[in-house]
This record gives sequence, structure tokens and C-alpha cells, in this order.
Amino acid sequence: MPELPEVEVTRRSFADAIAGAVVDGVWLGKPLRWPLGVAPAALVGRRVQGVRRRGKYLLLDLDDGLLLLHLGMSGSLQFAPSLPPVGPHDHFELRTDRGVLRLHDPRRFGAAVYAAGEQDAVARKLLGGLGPEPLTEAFDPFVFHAGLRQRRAAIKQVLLAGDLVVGVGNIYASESLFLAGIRPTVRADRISRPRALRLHGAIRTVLSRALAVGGSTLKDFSNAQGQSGYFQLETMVYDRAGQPCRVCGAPIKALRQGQRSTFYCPVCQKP
DNA sequence: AGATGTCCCTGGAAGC
DNA sequence: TGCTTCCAGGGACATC
Repeated sequence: MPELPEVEVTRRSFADAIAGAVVDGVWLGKPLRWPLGVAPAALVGRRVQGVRRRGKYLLLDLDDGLLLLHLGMSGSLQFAPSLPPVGPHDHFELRTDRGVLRLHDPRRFGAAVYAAGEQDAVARKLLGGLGPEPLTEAFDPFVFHAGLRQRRAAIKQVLLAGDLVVGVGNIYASESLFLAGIRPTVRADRISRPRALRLHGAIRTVLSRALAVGGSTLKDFSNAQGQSGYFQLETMVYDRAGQPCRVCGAPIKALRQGQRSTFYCPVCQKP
């Protein structure tokens, strides 16, 4: 579920509240994608210094080491002084003197992993291959274009791969390509410089807008305070197969790329 | 090295 | 109603 906007919205919804908290205990439910990698008791007494985000990972900096959290496809976090009893889909809790951080994840593609530091093997494996952050200066339009020129795969799949830019998932890839007027099936290396620059801008515009409205709540996403997002109300193409394009009225088309659904307007988006 | 397919897991919707 | 099949926001990994 969660792409960059949802993860960032989640981060902002509890980062200040948890900063400075001391860990009382760690509770584990059913196994997540990867093991925690440390004995839960070993984290007791450590202080949470802050919460950062890298791509779709949340990094909880501890005074010694860090916790990497990923929401997978169906994960969400809650943070509150106290929470109701855990349910069957709650699989991780970080209990602190300021409240409980709980990971709810029915599909369990998410993860909570401890790393001794950012150079730790597990941290490098998970974070090492990530591309630049789209909403920072690190995402350079000319470097982006140069990267596209070296890839023969369809542009939609190159965006999802996460090495030229991070955080763009299935929803925002379709939306960004619509805004840029580019058909998702176009080979990345066939995209001209002006179109690449337009796509670069479109990715920033779409992600910023989604962030501003709290992300997308397709099914059950909410931030750590339980609030929903609203971007799903203004998608131009995502999940709108057969419905009229909001710009030209042509029926939105759907196709599958790499086992994932893609949506586009056959008129507004050029091959 | 890059591209592609598979798999992890569960729940809900659609089809029969 | 009940069973089966398909699909869903991600991404590591194996294989070619």
C-alpha cells in the first residue's frame, strides 16, 4: 500500500511524539518478512532519537543502532500512549515510556529489522541500492534522463525499480506518467530529454500533492494517529479503467506490466 | 548488468 | 450459500 507519501505521512504523524522515548519492551507477533535480528530484550533501555525515512523505509534512530521499519503492501503504524489489545494482524510493538508503536500488517510483507548502524550488513542490503529521494536536490533531472537512456525496459517498470528514483510505487507511477503525457509502455531509453524533464517534474508534483493530502487510502491506510489520506479521490488514471479521462473524456485503459496493473489515457499519453 | 518471473501472506471480491 | 480463482499498495531473489 504505502508508497513514499504514505510512509512520509506516517513518519510525520509520530516522529515528534516518539523522539526521546526510552524502550520498555518489544513485542513480536507472527513472523514478518525478515527476523528482527536481535533479542527483543537487548533493545530495552535504548532511547529513540528520531525517525527518518529513506525510500519506503522508516529509520528509527536509537542511541545505539537503528530499527528499519517497512510497511510492505498492507502495513500501517499506530502510536499512542496506550492502545487497545493486539489483534490477529498486529505483529510488532515497540513499547516505550511515551507510548506504544504498533505495526498492523495483515499480509505480513512488512518488516521490523534491527541494524547496528547504517553500514551494518543488513542495512546496506536493504538501503544500499536505493536511488535518490525524489523530493530533494539529490533527484537531478539531467542525471535522471541519463539514467533512463541506459534502460531498455518500459518506463513504468523502470520507475518502480527504485534505482533511478525511490518511493514511486504502483499508484504514483501511473499518475506521474499521466501528468507527463507519457505512455507507460514506452522504452525508457526512447524518452527524449524534454519528456524526461517533464516526467521528473511530474513525479515531484504528484508525490508532493499526495503528501499534502495525507497520502492515498485505497483500502485501510491511515497514519500513526489513525487519520486517512485523500489522494485516491483525485487520481487521474489509477484504478479508473473504463471511466472517462478527466482531461479528454476518453476511456482510461488498463494493462499488466510485470504482474502489476497499469492505467493510462490512450489519448493524453503519447507512445 | 539488465530484464523477467517467482514468491512471500492474507483477505476481499468476483465468478460459477 | 459455498467453493474456487484472481487480485491487491512491495521488493528480494533466482535465472537467463
